[in-house]
Amino acid sequence: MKTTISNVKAYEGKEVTIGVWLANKRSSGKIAFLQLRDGTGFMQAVVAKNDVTEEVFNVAKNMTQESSFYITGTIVEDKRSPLGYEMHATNIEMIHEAHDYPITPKEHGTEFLMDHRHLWLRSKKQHAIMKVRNEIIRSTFQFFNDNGYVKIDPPILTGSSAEGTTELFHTEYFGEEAYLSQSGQLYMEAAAMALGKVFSFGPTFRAEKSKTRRHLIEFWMIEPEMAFVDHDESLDIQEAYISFVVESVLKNCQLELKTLERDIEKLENVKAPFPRISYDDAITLLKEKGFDDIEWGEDFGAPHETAIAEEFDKPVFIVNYPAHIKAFYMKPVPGRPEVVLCADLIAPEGYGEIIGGSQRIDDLELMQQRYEEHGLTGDAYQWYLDLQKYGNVPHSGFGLGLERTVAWICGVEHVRETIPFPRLLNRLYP
RNA sequence: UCCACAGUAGCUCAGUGGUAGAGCAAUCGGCUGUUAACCGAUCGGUCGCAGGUUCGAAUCCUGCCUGUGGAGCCA
Repeated sequence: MKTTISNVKAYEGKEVTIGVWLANKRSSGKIAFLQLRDGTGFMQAVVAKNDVTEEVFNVAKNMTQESSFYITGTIVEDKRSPLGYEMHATNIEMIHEAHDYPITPKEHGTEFLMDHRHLWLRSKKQHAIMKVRNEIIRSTFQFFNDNGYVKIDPPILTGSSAEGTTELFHTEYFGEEAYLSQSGQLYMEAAAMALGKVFSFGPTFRAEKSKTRRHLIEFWMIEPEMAFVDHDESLDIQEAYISFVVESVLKNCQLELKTLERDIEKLENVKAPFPRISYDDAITLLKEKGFDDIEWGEDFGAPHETAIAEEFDKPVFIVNYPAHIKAFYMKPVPGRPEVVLCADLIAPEGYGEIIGGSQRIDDLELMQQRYEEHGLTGDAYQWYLDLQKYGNVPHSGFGLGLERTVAWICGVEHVRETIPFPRLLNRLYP
């Protein structure tokens, strides 16, 4: 009976065959322990000299790392195994013998591992991170579908940018200048006016020379946009969404979180509602904590965000930033035009901003004024003004950075480990 | 772009002016419960590149390249 490591529980006491790779091996004269992986999980097989032919035992004893083979044996429960089960092997059928696999079971440096990212993905920790990433994506689709959202795919090739300040990747579009999308935002607003509640999931490109553990050149964003939803209602949706994702990972990725040695208690605490602090109060708080390098009107740096997040044991919303440090499409706070109806969600434990969201402008005159202030004169932006002309309504939306969220939930230091093939400054390969 | 640190065996590192080292990997041998297994042996080098100082440079100086951590910018 052919099966996978993920399903061995169902075969306790029975003989099965699994297609596997050799992750690692320990052997002595009459017994060999093969650490197997098959993509679905990791498991140990015990090959005892007395249980197999001499030929099979020699194959097991001399097996090289990452060689592939079919292994047949009986599944037995064993408390020493992280999985709870291991295999007592009876036969091995070689598929391919690997030689000189570069990633040995000892420690390696970042550069070496990044150069071998295509192989590094096979290791236990990277496998666990990819499984958690998948669960975050899966539960995201579930959350929005269950709540009446329609998945909408904004274009990746665009002729306009959502935020003029950010550097864009330039490309050529049959003789016309084009850019790789840095946000689907404006398109999602158009889609929300057509379908009510929408969300996107796709890649985003930023040609910024950022070199920190929180930045990638190419990353994935989830961007929901909701018609007839104001800023406060949007915050309720955001915290419900994050809570649901964390709950899903806790429920469905127990083994992976254990592999990652994640402190589960910190995640179990992530339940709505989340604390909310105004930008004004955040500035006051920072001053009280001894920061003298920030004044009202300036944007927070990473140390500021971390200091604010430290005050809370859950993700925290910082609301109502000064208008001039935020995007042109954000709606001013009524009676206080110097600040806007927006919020950044800061993850705990120093992982920084994972969501940026706002209520959007729903006033043609104000939007035209913003266009003038930001010099958005080209034809590329004219279609967006139509949204103001034809039945505009209060609407809000937000963008979640997938890799930062994966890094936070997994407890890994750097976002480069949270995407299969990271694009970084000076790294386009593999 | 700026600041700091690093580059020596396939990998991780030690060596701070006088013959190039260790552990792991690989190869061979030993061991029936190993968890980065362990024990013995063998193999393994353009000391990032270029120039300079010196009787002598992995080591000191200059320039360059590459990488890492951080800043700014942002999710």
